[in-house]
Amino acid sequence: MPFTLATWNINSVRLRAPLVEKLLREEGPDVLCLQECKSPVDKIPLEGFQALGYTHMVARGQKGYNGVAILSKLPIRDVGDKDFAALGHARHVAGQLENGVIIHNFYVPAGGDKPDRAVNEKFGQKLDYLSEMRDWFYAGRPEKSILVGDLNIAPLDDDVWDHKKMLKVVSHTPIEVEALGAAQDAGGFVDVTRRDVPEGKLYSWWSYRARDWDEADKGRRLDHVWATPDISNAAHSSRVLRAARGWEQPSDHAPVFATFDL
DNA sequence: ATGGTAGTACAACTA
Repeated sequence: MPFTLATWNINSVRLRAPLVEKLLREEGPDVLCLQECKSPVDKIPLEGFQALGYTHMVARGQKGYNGVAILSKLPIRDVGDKDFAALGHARHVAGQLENGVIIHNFYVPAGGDKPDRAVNEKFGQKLDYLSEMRDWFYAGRPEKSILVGDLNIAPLDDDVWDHKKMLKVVSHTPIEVEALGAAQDAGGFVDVTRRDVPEGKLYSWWSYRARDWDEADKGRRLDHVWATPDISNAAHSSRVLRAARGWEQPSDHAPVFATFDL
């Protein structure tokens, strides 16, 4: 049975509950993975989601920062979380559907401004987080698994508006791209979005600070959908819902979709 | 080299 999945950094699930409901109503993914919920789990506004048929949720939260949630029309079982790099942050949770597919929902640390761990502790934490992801997936050898989320790295030249200008900007430095690639390879994950959309610029995030985000279009592809090779061929119809970046009081991220025929 | 915007929560941190 095919199911459609979306991932969206919502930047406060409480403030933007109406936008989540708009997405669920208009696009109707079977599963929606959210990041930066910025809410304790018990304060996520579930009523409106449930009324639209999303009666299942697997989530981790904390007050004010981070937070990840998987909303689902399909039954989903909580299969745990891992505190990579021991930050004590709610940045990962995993759920398993009844067809056996495991969904990992990640919010990788942004990493601060300076791409140098000697002067910027946050950058070091980001690299540590990625290397622990690599080690964990290497040890765990995931199967029938989908990994989504705000990975806070745009790995390919066409994942940023200007590759050369971005080489020293956190999210596109070679050391981050390498660390993300190592984590991806350790789990054997296929970048489903780029398998489906191999050519051309593709972004999922545009800064709030641009005067006109749409006109300037200085975006980055920070949000990803990966799958293990045993199910990656079942994926199709990947897309970014760019229009959501233009909704009223938007998140700075747009949702990324993929459909799996499983 | 700097500052531009946004959310949480009410000062200052994070992105």
